Amino acid sequence: MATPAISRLQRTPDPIVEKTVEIDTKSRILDAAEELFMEHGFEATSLRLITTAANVNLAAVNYHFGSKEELFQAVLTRRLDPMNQDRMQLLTTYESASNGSALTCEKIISAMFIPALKLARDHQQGGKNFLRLLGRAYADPAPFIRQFLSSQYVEMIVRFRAAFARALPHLEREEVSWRLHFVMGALSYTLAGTDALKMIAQFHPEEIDNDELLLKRLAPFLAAGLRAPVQSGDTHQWFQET
Amino acid sequence: MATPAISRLQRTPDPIVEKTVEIDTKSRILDAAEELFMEHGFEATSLRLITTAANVNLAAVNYHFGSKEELFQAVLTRRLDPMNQDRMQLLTTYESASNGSALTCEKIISAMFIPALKLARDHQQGGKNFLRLLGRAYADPAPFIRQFLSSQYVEMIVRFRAAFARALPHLEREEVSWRLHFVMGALSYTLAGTDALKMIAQFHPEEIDNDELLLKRLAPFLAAGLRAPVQSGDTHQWFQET
DNA sequence: GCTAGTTTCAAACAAGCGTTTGATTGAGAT
DNA sequence: ATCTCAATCAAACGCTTGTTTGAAACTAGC
Repeated sequence: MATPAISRLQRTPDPIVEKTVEIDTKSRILDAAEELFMEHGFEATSLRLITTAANVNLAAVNYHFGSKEELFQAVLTRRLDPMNQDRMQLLTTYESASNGSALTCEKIISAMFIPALKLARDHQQGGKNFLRLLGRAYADPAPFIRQFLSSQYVEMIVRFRAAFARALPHLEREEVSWRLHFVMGALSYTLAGTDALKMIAQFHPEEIDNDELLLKRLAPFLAAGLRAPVQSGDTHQWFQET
Repeated sequence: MATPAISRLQRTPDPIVEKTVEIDTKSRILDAAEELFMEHGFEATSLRLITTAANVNLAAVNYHFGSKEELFQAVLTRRLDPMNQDRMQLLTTYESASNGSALTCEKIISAMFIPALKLARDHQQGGKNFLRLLGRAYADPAPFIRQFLSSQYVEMIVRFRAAFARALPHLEREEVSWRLHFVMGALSYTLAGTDALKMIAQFHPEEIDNDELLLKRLAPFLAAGLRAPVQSGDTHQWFQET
């Protein structure tokens, strides 16, 4: 290793302002892991790659986090937990401001998107990378990831499904569940897949990295889908052969 | 290995009907790989796992396919290529039947969904597993996967974007691209993530494995989203803080 | 029955993996 | 000055990975 053990030596000369240079080993690992997990996925990212990028000893991961899996969960928890907390609090704020009347779909979608946007705008912390990592974790088949994500989301999902059910009283409970799923699917897929999209859809480059513009296009699409009339009759109304 | 080299001995006594028992090594590898890649993803599936499940020697993969990556591409190509071919042909059939007038969104979505449904119904060939594998491949960060997928899709995307553009003349070209992306995102996410959904959304179990019912719910949602009015003005119309 | 060409086989290869170990360091309390 | 405890370090652990090798087995043409 070229530059070993410079962690504590790197601190700024002025001890009062110590946030300007990152000193904490745990945080350096989390930052490097977040970026590399996003870039290569969980399985394809080795601890040696992470610790080298973080300028940290290889054993530091197991010392501070226990295992590679626990490190991944820590990476996710660090930002996902506050984001979902924000979402629920924002929904509560909206609901108490509406004086008992049901919220509109737009309002509920806003409560889902604004905290995600806040994270995407947080460039200083690499929040944008995190949204892509999150979108990919959604599709990861590893059991511990799926289990962890569902445990992180279950509270938020219940809250928002109830809100959508009130906003769309003509829909059955099951239909609401499905449409909420479609909403989250389009959202996470969109946040995760922008670089794949460059090849597929040939977008203008100035738009592809503007998350605000992206969500602004997505929101009306989803709101209209949520308000769609239920499909009645048999499948052949939609899928008639030939 | 407990039962080695029984491939050719397994053939049915009647040499005329030789499709009842699978004899081809290459096909056995493809089938085992398809199921295991779907279950664990590309990175987490070892060649030893695949060859053991296929009752085939470890070296057979490199002999017949060259490498693990090429095997993965072969697994995808085997079903993806015919499916996209079906989609484009179906779209052509619809267009020539409409005598020059633009197709409806529902009709175009049908051209996308029917071939996928046909694959999902093909239980004899494990087509349903394949759709989940495909959905996961969409979110895989591995460069060779992304590159391969986009090359497989580019022709179909161009055709369908043009069709949607004709069906939605009031939308700008760019907006059509975005909405087509949302459609494909919701579709692949839905097809890939059903088992994760069991935990999140608490669905009734009889519905979760019915792909026909699933797409029947998804189609109206997407059609309504496609027809949504464009978002005018600034972002705060949607995302007003607090 | 011999030969040529394809396919299968057990074995080994180098490389990389996550994790563990035991010594060493450094700062704060006694 | 000594003890304590958490943190860091180089090194090694046992194991799995994808791939290669060269011999053996098989099929088909003559």
